[in-house]
Amino acid sequence: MTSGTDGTAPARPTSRDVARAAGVSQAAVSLVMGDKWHGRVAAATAERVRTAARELGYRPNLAARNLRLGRTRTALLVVPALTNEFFAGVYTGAARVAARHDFGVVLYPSPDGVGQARDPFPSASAALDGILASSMAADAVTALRGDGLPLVMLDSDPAGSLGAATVNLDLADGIRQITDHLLTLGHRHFLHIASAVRSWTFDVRARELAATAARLPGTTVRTVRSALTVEDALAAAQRALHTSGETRPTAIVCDDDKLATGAYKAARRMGLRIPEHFSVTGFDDLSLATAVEPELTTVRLPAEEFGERGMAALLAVLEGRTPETDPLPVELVVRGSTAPPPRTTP
Amino acid sequence: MTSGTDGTAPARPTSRDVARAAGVSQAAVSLVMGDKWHGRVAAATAERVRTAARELGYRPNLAARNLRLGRTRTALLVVPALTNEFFAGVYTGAARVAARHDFGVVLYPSPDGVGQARDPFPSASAALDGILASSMAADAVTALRGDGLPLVMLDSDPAGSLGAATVNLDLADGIRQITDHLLTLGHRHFLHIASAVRSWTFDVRARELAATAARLPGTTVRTVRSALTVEDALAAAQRALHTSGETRPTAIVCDDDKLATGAYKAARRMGLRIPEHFSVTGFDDLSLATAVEPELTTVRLPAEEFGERGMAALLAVLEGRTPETDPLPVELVVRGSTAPPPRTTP
DNA sequence: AGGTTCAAGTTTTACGTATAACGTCGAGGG
DNA sequence: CCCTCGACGTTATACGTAAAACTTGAACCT
Repeated sequence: MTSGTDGTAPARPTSRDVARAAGVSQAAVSLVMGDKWHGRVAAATAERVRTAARELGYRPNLAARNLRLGRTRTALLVVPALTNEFFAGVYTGAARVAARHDFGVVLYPSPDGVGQARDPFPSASAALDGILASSMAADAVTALRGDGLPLVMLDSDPAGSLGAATVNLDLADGIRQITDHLLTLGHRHFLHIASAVRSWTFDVRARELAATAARLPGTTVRTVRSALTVEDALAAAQRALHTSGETRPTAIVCDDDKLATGAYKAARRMGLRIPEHFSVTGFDDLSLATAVEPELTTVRLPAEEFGERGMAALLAVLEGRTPETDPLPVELVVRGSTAPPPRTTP
Repeated sequence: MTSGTDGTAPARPTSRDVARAAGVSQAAVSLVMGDKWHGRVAAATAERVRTAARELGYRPNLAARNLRLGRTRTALLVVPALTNEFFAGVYTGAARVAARHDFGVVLYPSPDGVGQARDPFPSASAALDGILASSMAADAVTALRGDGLPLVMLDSDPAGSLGAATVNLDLADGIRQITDHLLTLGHRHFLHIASAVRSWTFDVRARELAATAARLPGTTVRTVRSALTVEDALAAAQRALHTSGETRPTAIVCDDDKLATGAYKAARRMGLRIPEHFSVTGFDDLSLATAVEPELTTVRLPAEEFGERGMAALLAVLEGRTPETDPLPVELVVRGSTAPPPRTTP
């Protein structure tokens, strides 16, 4: 009705248009729409305003509100790569909590992969209230802090995050559970297929594997590094398994499920069977883990809950509260890829 | 240096602060920062402004700019579920093109799954210039149009998108390639594990499978519907395969790779081997496809390129240009899960 | 009657930017 | 010598909202 036949675009209505339609001032509209009208505007008037707003299809202009309030209710989530199910889960959880508080989440998938983000963040294209950064290297954190925005780190070295709040999974416990499981089955010689990229999240795994295994005398851990692709893991595993001798590994501990898939393929090419000849373990519990045969023994990371906790922590920081930061428990999921080691041929 | 020891927050500098520092007016700063100063400001002055901006760490206030310009350089991407690698790829491609044009992308992962999005979009928390919507039901499209925002549909019925530009993959050709491949191998009786959710993207598959198979007399297609989970696909496949008789299927055509994984498991439980007893095909070419044994014959969807094309189309619409809309070619990837059918026991 | 209080609004201002419209000064032309 | 014109800026304004400060009129108290 308003912008009749003048040919121009139907021009989004503003609070002033609503005010005109309801016969009140713009301020009254703002009060009503913001639910701050109790005791300031008569109930009947408020209703008139709401009706007018509905009829005009009024939607507040976010840019104007953001400018006025000096905040945007938008957080940036920095993740290494969204095509990794784990991070997709983190996003999902974070976005869920954010939505509950009327926050939006914009993503920054660091093109350089895990732990490598450092180039300019797209704060350019989004005004932000805070940053949630996942699995990042310490120097990248410093760059982030430069923005002066509230920052919460996910899955990062608490010591290296320079005072930023940190929310973590209990990865160390996960590796401990895996290693204990394998030790209990009787394994003593481990091959660790580790990520070639160094970062806290992977260093923790290596450290804890070594420490846990060392609790029993006579154990050995051989480490080989691989890029986080199936092909590279395959090659790395093949190389490592071709050696033999007294300490030939019987269990392959992989830094994530994708690497474990590479180990499966390597074993198959060498004519070896899992778990009869080798036990294999993963980390993350992606959908891969139940797709392969035998299904993979792995550690389930509660990705969505992790994202939820991270966003909750960021919101807490934004409100001046102290975030909860004790690590989230993880769970060993025993499937068909682990079994007692073969008896050594005498 | 600016806000010395007054105890208050270090307050982000504005263009006015820069102006003061450089001894010019705020307007001059705006001209210089916007690269519109040629012929209006002396080169030396411009340099002085830039230096001042750098020293103060000036970053333009996006909210103010958005308000002034009436646009936000932000697009909304609606996807069914981000934990699906395909959509993660679409996002990645879309975000890449967007970034190239200084656009941001905010996500709306529809909680209801493929084709079901319809609840209020979080335009609430983000001011948007346009919407890119993927794999949505027609009624949801109508709801979207209600916002009055420029809209580009991905992977949707061109007829049902009510005039919105549509960018598609050539899914029909993909199914044609699969079916031809199986027919050539000698298969005549198909089991189609179809998505229980009805939407254009899946209906196309069913239609084209039927049409292609029908070109040869004596072919049969049995269809069973399943939710898009491995477990459900497993159950559906088991049910369907227990029947036998003259037209017992020898090839299982699945609507996506995840369903195919279910078929693998069903076969394994029934003591049947792939591809000796059954050929199985998927759709999407997710990482699952090469993780399973045997590796899966499937159709590769260029997810990232699809996202790129979609965002490019949206940008074209925003600039008043006509977007490119011919379907993106897809490619059959033949792996170990397909082989000639077993000879019928006489 | 005079004062106080309260409901129910309104008027005004500020947020930071981009840009249209306006000045000013010196050089060059007629 | 006046006038125009280009170079180099500046001043003023608008975008739409939220909220502080102000106004008005009636009810109530003493």
